[in-house]
Amino acid sequence: MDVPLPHLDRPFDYLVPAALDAEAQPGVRVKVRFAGQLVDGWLLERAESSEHPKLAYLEKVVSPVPVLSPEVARLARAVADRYAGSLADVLRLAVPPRHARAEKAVTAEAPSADATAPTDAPAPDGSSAPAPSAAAPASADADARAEVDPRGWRDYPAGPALLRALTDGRPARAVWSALPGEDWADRYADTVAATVAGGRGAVVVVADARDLDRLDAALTAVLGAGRHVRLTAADGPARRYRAFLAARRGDVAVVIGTRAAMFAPVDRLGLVAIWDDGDDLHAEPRAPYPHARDVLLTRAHLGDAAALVGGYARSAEAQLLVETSWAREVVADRAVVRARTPAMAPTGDDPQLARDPGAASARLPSLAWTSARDALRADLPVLVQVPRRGYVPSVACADCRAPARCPHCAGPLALPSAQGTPACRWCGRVTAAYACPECGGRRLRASVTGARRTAEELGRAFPGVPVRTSGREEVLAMVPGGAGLVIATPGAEPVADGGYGAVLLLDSWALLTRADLRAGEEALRRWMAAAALARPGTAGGRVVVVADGALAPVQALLRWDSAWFAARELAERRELGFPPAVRMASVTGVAEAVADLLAGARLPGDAEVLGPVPADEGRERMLVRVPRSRAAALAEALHAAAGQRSARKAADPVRLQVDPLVLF
DNA sequence: ATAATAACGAGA
DNA sequence: CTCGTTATTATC
Repeated sequence: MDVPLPHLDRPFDYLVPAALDAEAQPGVRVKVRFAGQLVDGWLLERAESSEHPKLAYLEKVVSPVPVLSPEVARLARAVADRYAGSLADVLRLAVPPRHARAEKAVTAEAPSADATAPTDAPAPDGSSAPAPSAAAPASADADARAEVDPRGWRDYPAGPALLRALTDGRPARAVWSALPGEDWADRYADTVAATVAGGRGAVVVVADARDLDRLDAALTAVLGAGRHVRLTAADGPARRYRAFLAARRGDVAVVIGTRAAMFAPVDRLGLVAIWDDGDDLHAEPRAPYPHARDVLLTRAHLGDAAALVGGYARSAEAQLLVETSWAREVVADRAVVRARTPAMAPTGDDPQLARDPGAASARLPSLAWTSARDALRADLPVLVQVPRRGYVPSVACADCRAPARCPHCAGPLALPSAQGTPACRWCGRVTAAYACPECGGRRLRASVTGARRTAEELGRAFPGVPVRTSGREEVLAMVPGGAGLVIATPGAEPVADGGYGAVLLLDSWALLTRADLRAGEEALRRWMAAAALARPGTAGGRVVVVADGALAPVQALLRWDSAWFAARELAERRELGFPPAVRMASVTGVAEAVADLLAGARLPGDAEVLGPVPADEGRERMLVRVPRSRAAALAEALHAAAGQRSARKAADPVRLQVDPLVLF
């Protein structure tokens, strides 16, 4: 039943009228009369009899296409249970909204492949996939399975065995730490090809459109065109539904996409994979807020599929998989790491400005400036990573350094452009004549320098060198190999042809001083993603991080050892009692509602209730912590308590989040 | 939203 | 004790 009320989160029985008997198959969307009105629902199963005394008839079958596969139905129930949510909420995420025209087009196109048959049939759209590689076997016969060339996986001692396991259909589970300079998309394409060679399907989830384009190209090169579909909300409802249907019908065995693809129906699923699982884009912002990594791992667990969790940096969650022996780590030997890593150096934040006039105008530490200059002289591109978007995200009093706040609402002031007047980032009011309330000062200074300002300054410091920026407004995928400056915000760093001669990581304190449990892990993840684009040290590649070399995340970067950092991070979370070492749930709402829900919840005996802490808009937040062994009981108790509240129509809504990304 | 069902209180 | 009215609760 497609109603969001938690106390209605269970199946209901209906009679099937004779006229709908043929169409009323498990997995179709239906309309039923419920509490006097017509509501949407899902046909979960057909049964001979019902406990319920008086049944109503099914009103309508919306479409005969059984869009909800049994595997996804089971998965959705498990995800709802894991996140203290309702099946209906998960199904809204799992099955894209119906698009009637797209459905008509796909259904008319070609007869659907038999769902149980191997899916290595030619592409159904007439594009006659050439499928020239070893990845496309003539048959799925166990003995005839083509071995996939391990290519770059040979750099990792456990790599070739991983591919073999995939081809043999064994449910291998791997946590992969990619080498700097690694073409991760090619490696993922290899694992998909190995899975397909074994006659099974695959689902791969990446964080954003740029990563998806890269993976898409790599897969097309390995599998040929028409063997996979991309599933992402950004492609629009029609294309998305079309891709979904192609997967559901078994026309393709491989689905790649952003988190919208995590529930993609794939027959005989052999592999689930996620790249860069630490990226917060993998967390679904709609209830019940599932994380793509969790959903995929649940899928692997339920469906006996292999799982691959990869990235340049390792998340604490991935580390937990390794430490509990749920997954094996796939890492390169130290000697290989050393050979591939760019020359790395930390440098203090106090620039030796007097020595270098160029460095002074760019406000760069001397080492960063000379590294950039040397790379440009060698006709190599230079990447500069600056942590915040926009111009000058916040400003402070030039005299006493007090943060400049809006006189109307006390929001942070920002400078929209070089000659602009400061404006409030909350209410948008422009403050023409600012006076510091602390000292009366009238001058403002930038407290964090944004990408555009950095670009202007570097352009002046290196006259005649082309400067490109890549950020939110325009993300560059690729830049040419010659001398040039690229200013990018984290996550938007373009790949350089042949690799960067120098990578400068600026304003690191802005990343490290964030009041967030994950600040260190997040900083390392962003640095490694940028540093991975540099040439190896042996080929002149150099990375300069403007940060204290004694800090753990900086150490991990210098040694290219995120496994070490993740282990340390996980140990610390165990000590503090934070996820993923424990299971945490947050309850957010107005104070009375939060108290009401917790009062009615039969929490496990060893549950710890923490808080309240203030949340936005006058609401507050409580945290409930239990050992991981009690995770299911906690979710169940909270879901039941939410059910009680919704059953008695409690007015104020309460938001439940299990393992929320942001804890305070 | 609405129908059933339980709970309650007043008048017989 | 019964009837009519009102809270409560389930909703096939």
